[in-house]
Amino acid sequence: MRLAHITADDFDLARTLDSGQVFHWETSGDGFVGTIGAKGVYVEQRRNRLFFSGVTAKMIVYYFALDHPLREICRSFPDDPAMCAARDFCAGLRIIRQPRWECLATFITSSMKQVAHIRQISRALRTRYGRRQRVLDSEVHSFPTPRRIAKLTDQDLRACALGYRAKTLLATARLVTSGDADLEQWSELSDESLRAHLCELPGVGAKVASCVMLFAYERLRAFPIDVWIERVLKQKYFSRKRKVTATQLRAFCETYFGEHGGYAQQYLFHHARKGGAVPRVATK
DNA sequence: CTCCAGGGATGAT
DNA sequence: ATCATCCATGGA
Repeated sequence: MRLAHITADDFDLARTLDSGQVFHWETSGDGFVGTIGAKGVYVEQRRNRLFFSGVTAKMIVYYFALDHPLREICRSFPDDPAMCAARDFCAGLRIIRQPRWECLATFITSSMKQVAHIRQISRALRTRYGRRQRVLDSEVHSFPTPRRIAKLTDQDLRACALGYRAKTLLATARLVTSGDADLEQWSELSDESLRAHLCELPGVGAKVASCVMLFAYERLRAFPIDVWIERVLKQKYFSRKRKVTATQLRAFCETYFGEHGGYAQQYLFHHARKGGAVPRVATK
């Protein structure tokens, strides 16, 4: 099998796919299989080259955000010990451009779940209700459309291990299908307005809205605050304070990390989860 | 403001 | 083999 290839500098495919921003790629041979939108894709990294099948080079560059000026982005981070350690640990990690609905739906299912669960839910939804695609000698499934999800029942979704999230995903799928929530049109909105619209959707609060803004709308300032990031922030930036409120944390993150705060967040998050930079249990 | 549902993988004992 | 822990949203 002959694969197309492109040059990809400052990029680490495995690290990017394992950083908690996307949940459906699976290892296959020396690479990964998954979908980019409706297409089944195989992609494999050898040094600074990406070998791929299933989509055009242009789509690979766009999806993996190979055009993001990663060196400049990293230079824009604040110069403090925690940030520098995270930056060194996360070389080549990029914030990718995910399809809007797929990202929104996946993060609605992610609430109160750990990465392993989110992957299971994604797989269940895809294999049951997505479109089957062949790529090389693998089979993959695209993420089901909002229209497809909207026709399901609460029980159908619960059977995919969504638990109480079934209700909110179903309600949001129906809003998107009816056109009351126009995810594509929302790309024109300001950050503030986009956040407000997202938070109106069932199952979307501050954290999920930030993830969707960052991973599907390329709002690179968006700074999702989950328990991991909260631990990092409290330990590394507020260690002298005994009590830190959510409002204080939010205000700090919006200004301190700068115009690429979302990248900074992703790096701190990945370093904390994979690098053991913070203890699992919060220090009181 | 506080409290808590609900569930399956993962880590600890 | 049991037991505790992880987790965000929304409603009481």
